[in-house]
Amino acid sequence: MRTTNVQDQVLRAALDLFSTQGYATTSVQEIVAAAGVTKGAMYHYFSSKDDLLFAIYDRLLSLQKARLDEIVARGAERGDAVEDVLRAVCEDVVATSIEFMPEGTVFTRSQHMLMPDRQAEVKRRRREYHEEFEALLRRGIDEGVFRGDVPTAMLIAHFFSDVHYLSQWYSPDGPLTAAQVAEQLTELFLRSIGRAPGED
Amino acid sequence: MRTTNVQDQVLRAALDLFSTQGYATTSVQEIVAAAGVTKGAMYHYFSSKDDLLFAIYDRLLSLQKARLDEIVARGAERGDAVEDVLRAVCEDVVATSIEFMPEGTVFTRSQHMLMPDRQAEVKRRRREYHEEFEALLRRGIDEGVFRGDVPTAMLIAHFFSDVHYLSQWYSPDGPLTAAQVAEQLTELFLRSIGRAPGED
Amino acid sequence: MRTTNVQDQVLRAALDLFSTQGYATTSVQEIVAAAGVTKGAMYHYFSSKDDLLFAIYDRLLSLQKARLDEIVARGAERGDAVEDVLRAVCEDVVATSIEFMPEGTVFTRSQHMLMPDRQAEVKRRRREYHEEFEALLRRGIDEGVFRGDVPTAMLIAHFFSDVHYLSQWYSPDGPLTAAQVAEQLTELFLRSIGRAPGED
Amino acid sequence: MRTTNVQDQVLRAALDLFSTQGYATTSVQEIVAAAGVTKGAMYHYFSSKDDLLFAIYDRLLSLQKARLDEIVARGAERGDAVEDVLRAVCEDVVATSIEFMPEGTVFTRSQHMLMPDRQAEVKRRRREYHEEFEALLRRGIDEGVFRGDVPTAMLIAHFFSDVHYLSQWYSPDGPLTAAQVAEQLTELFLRSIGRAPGED
DNA sequence: TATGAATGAGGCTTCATTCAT
DNA sequence: GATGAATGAAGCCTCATTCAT
Repeated sequence: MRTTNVQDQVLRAALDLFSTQGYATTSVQEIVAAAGVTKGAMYHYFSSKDDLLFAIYDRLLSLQKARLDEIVARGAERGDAVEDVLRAVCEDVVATSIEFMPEGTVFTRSQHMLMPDRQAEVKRRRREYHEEFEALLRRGIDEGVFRGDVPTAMLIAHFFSDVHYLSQWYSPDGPLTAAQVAEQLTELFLRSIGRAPGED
Repeated sequence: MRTTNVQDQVLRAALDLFSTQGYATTSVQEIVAAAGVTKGAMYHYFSSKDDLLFAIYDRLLSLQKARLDEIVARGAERGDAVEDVLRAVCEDVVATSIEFMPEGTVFTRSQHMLMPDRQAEVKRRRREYHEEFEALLRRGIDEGVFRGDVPTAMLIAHFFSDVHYLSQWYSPDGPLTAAQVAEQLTELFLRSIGRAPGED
Repeated sequence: MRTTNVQDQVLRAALDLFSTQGYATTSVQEIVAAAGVTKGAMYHYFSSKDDLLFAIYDRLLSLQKARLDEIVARGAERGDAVEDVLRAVCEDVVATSIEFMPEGTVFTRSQHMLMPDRQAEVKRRRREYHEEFEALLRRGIDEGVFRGDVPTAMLIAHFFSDVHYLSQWYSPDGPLTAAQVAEQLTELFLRSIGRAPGED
Repeated sequence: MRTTNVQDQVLRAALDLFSTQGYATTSVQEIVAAAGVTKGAMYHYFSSKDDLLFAIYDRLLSLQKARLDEIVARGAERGDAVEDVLRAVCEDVVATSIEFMPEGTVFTRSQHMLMPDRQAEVKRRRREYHEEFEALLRRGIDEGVFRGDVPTAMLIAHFFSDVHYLSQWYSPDGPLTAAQVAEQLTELFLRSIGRAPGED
């Protein structure tokens, strides 16, 4: 393993507290107390509170990018229909977002508290991610299986809004499993972007 | 007039700063400076910084509730089809949310920073709002025009996610007008919840 | 009076502690404790610890410039010989520097701890001061009463080195009065820059 | 060799940083980074940050003392006139101080940051040095070649002020060589302390 | 000899709020 | 109604030094 115990404990505590109380409302003191380490030890590994926040973003962005890349690559390898690839992508994003809901909560709420340069990096990586997603949409549109009368930017927003909104309503203790939510949200999305029967 | 100049100036400044920099990052000093009033004057009208935040929520929630009530009432009065009423509601919510985007930004980002009791009130009023929206959905399902195979909670989330996500991507300087976005997002939503051709 | 009690007390305490222990070694806590005010009150009037340091510099620089201006102006008014004007200037600088020795100590030791822009301002104002002093030297050289074989920059340094060095050796409790020191150091300086008997 | 590489590197880095940024503003971390060694290694050779500062003083004091002793001894050996010996001493001090300007800068600025006992030692060695210098002055006064109407303490201060002030104005990139400065400052000093024509 | 993670005390600053006027 | 000086608690971060390896 590459990360020491201190790093792990601190990140775990930070994630927990940030997602629960918010970034601004959580003090470094609380974090180190929850992690069971001293402030000095924490600052040995992280150069600022902002660093902790970014580390959380970084992990989430990396993870999602890797999964997207992998699913797209696998689909290409197998020659899957674009609709099937997109469905796999969407279901995976939703399921992963549920699995990493605390990260997602922090992501949505606290992006504006990152240092400007880091905020820019997050935006850049998010844009890259969206572009890969858009490529699938565009291919579907070209192939005539997705509707072409709505800007792709809006279609992208339409899907990712669901992903970001999960933490506002979904609870793992509720009646729906993550898989069900993933399947149903994906189905709603796909139905809304499908070529309508009479469409040209 | 009901509100004095001080109240207006302060709320305007607070909204501007909270939506731009975030609630936690904005000091009371900055707000009063931007509003051109003194701290004492501000504290004469608002009992705390939290009060300012809540006032912003209050206005937005009242506004949206009033508009929803009005549209539903008008639809009932005219005996409009439920699909038409829902369309009107959705388009209005989107358009209004664009018009009040700063409020929406604050709403999404800073809800967790409100005092607990106020947070509870916001949740309650939001729930009431959603219940009125759900009534429309349920009526449509009962009438057989909307699909019944997806929980209404998910359909609600599916729509309001778009509304909350607007500030993440929409810019009034872009190619799309607010009306176009309202119409297109509504259309995407309605298509996804409509009874499918072969559905029972 | 323009300054409140808090400002006065704080500056007095800061001057005392900075000159005694050094700027870096003195904590804001110590200053406010010595001044008998709270930290918050201090930060109401001074925006940083650096501000305190600069305030000390500012007062000293303003004072010295004002005195120099006045003496030069008076000399011009009365048509005094340049040597007499220079003597008056030098004696005054030395005497004033003894009177404000704590300020001078801080000045010498802690200039490099000022924020860069303030350091630049101090340098600028010091240069202006030196230029006015240099004008006297130059006039004396032109009139043939001061030697012309040594760069004025060195003559300036030769005199002000004595001024800065006072705090290293002079004590008001010693055998020499401030006036005596002023007169003797001035005499040493004037003798060293006078035209030598056989000089051309 | 007596000093290991680590010691040399660390002292070199410390001198550079202390003279540039000041002692208090320089962290041990910066020093070891600049020296290319680790903290542990540094603390193996130096017991504290204060130790580094003192080592710089120690070297400078030893050097200057050695040179003074040597020049005085040589003068005695050759039976040189006191004025010639003093001239040699002064020119050497100035030239050496220019050569070791960083050390001098640190010396002037940071003496008050040494631990009390070390500060006392520095003062003691400085005093010894001055006493040897004073002996020359006194001899000259007794021989009637230097003026006797000014306390020797002031004459000493008058000379060493120039030495300490060098770093405030002299730059090796300027028009004057170190030798020229040494000669001219010495000449100014000697002229000011010489017996005046009409003096008794 | 040397490493570098960890300590723990202390530093500077911010800020929502109060209160005498 | 309105002022703005003052409070006091808390916040983030730095750093010289130690110590197990």
